[in-house]
Amino acid sequence: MRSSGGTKAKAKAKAGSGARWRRRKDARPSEIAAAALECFAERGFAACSLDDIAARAGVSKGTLYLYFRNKEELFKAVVRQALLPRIALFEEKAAATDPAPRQLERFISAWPALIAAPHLGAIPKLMIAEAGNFPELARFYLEEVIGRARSLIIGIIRRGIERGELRRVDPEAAFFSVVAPLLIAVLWKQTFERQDKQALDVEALCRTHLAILLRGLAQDAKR
Amino acid sequence: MRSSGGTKAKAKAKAGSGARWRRRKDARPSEIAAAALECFAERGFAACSLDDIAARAGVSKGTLYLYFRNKEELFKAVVRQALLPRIALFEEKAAATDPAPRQLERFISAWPALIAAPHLGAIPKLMIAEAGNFPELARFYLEEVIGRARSLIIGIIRRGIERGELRRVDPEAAFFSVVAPLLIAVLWKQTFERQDKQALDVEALCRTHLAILLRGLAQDAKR
Amino acid sequence: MRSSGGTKAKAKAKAGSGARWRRRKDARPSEIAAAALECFAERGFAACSLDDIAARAGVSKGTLYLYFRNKEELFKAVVRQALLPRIALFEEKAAATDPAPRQLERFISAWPALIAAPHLGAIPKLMIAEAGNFPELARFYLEEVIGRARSLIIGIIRRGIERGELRRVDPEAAFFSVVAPLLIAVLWKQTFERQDKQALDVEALCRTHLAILLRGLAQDAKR
Amino acid sequence: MRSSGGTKAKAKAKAGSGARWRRRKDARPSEIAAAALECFAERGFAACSLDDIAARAGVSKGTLYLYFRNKEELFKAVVRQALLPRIALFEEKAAATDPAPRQLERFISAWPALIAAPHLGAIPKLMIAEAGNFPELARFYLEEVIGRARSLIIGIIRRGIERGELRRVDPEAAFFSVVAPLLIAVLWKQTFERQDKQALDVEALCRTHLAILLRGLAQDAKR
DNA sequence: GATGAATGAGATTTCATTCAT
DNA sequence: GATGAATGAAATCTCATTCAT
Repeated sequence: MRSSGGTKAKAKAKAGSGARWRRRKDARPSEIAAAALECFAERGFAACSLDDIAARAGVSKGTLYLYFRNKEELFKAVVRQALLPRIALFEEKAAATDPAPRQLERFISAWPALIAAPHLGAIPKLMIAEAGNFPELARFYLEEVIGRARSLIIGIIRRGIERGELRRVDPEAAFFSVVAPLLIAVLWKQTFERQDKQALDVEALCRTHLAILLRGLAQDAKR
Repeated sequence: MRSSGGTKAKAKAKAGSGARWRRRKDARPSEIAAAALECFAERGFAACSLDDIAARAGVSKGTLYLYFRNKEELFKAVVRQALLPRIALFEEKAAATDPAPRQLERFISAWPALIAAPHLGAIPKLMIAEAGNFPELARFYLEEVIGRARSLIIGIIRRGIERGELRRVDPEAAFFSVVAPLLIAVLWKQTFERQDKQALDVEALCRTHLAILLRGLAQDAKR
Repeated sequence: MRSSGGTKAKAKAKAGSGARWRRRKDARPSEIAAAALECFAERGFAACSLDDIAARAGVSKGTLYLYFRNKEELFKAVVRQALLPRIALFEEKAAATDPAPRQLERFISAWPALIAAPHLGAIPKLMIAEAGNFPELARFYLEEVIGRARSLIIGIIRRGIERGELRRVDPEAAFFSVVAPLLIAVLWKQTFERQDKQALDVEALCRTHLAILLRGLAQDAKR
Repeated sequence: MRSSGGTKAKAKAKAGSGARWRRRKDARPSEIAAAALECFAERGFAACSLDDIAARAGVSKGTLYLYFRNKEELFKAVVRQALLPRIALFEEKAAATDPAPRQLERFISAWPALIAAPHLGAIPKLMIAEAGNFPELARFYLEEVIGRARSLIIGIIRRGIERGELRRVDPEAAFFSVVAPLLIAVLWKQTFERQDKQALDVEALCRTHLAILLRGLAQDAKR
């Protein structure tokens, strides 16, 4: 978030000499952010000290402040950075012209792989824990992440109903039926697997979820 | 700002009859627990100071230590006390001999009323946020709450399949399909309604969830 | 500044038992303020650490925060408290009906005793050093201290001129001629005596100042 | 915010002729000193960070250390450099053979112009604020600046008395009567004008001061 | 010579916990 | 039992100083 434009320009200019150091410098913010996300995910915002984060990132405490104004800004930056690259992905798939059931299947089947990305899985948990303390961030998440997912899913359902592919349900409410098991899967992994190794079979969960969902939404066989 | 109002009220109570004071005294632990739960739910364990809790409970900070060994014990006690009375309720309904769809319907329809209870709704959120920091508590929750709910639901599904009331699905995985939308509803209320007043229509959600679920689990129509 | 009203009421109520402790508590803020003023006077606001102040006041660092919200508030409170009791004194002498030269004499002669008071002498130095960093405090000092002194002195001079006791001068500008040597005396003591023991004979300074001033302001001998 | 403007300007200079750069390089220390003096004057020694100074001087923080061993040395150098050129001026006027009143008049009349020099005005304020933390510097100031001024003024007064131009007063004490209003004028400008725009009419102040002083010191009209 | 990223010591501030009353 | 003043350990944050480039 800080000084990115200027330094890049200079890096190009100097090119040869200080390349390694420069690359290091450019990498610092994301190294720190990664360490911080890990730490926040494990212990929560408040319980995670800057000492921990600094140590995990392999820098001194003071260095954190070169890149983030304070702990809260670090947290917000970390969450935003974890989300931003993914937000775009949502949209591009939205316009698909496949039948609704096929689209839902694609969406749900992709989940196990998506969840495996370590950075992303922690976000919902952090949002649930800290929404009250970071209202601004909560609003961002609500609009940019949940809002988009919601539009996407509701669009699929609504078009499915119009085309007669799905039976008539309240699309708003059905959104929760579609995503809830997926979210619970992420939360479960972050909450209970961390310590007790209560492994959850996400594949099976998604398979069963999809089966029940598609049947549940299916148009009554020719009647 | 420093809890003046509360203490004055107490001073008055003290002056009154011994009986009222006695009742008050016996109530102290649960009053404190209630205040603590409220506070923890709003801000999380670490961000919630004992000053806040004491002020909210209308007692002095020192008094907290008469009833709870330290902040962690207070947290654990608070969570346990919120859960214990509910745990028994689960079991008694488990033996029901109703058909599986009817049992699921009863379970899901009861949800809106259940999560209106202010104390209970905060627990899942707190568990998600703090499981990592309170492994012992997480284990308790996993076994005594989730475990029981799981046995109950899985039992219903399994018997439903055996009796031919439900079609054949993986009961373990179906458990998530049953409870996920319900949990997400609680979490949503705790996470986003607090500030943005993004009111969620839990009734509609449950109705739609039930409709989809029962269809999704239904045995193929007479074949 | 904090919680004074409530505690006093209670102190009366409890009266007997906790007298010593209570007296201690009531005394704390001024003990701390005294230590802080000493420390600030010696080293300046920024160079004086809360560790120093706490040690000098014989309390722990945390205790400072029971009575003052932060270091800046402590500073402001310390300056204000050192000034407030003195401000009233100014006014009462203002209405005097003595001849102007006599009034000036009384004012200037009182100075050596006034600046012997250790608490008061440090204030002008601190104001000069920190006015830029504490604009609000500077305004308070300007209005409540300098402003009053100014009105007083200008009033004396103006009336003196009207009555023909003093010759005609610009009262605004003459104010500085009256007070400047007195202020410089205080500043000198705070600035150079502290270390080099360059003792300044304030009595002689005031005597000479008065002699020159009264002659300088005297009406031309009957002409 | 981070001194981008300054560095760009320099980059351009670097590209130009060697001569200009050279001149720039030689000027560095005094540019830095000027920036530092400004900054110290505004906020005081401790409250003024090297970041501020570097930014104001248009150099990087590291560069400061090429010219000054550390912050304290920078401060001392800055004060000394502001004073040194002026010290010589004092002496040369000391030997004047004018009558004492005329010499005092010249001295005091020169003050408004002297004060206007921005660099010089800050020194007394800084000395008052920091004498306790820089005893060595205080001694230097006491001897080289105040001491010289004192010798000068006392010499004038003493010779004035001897020649019968002034009446008999304690020259040591009279020194304060001469300089105090002038010093207070500087201090006032540095302390209160900075923010509240409480403009002080230094000309009027000096005029009135001179009038009172000369009358106050004047030999009794032939009696 | 000049830079500015990095450091770590030290500052302020918070808060769970204790204990005299 | 109840209080709340006091503590001190630990947290966040700042900044003078260093040093690889």
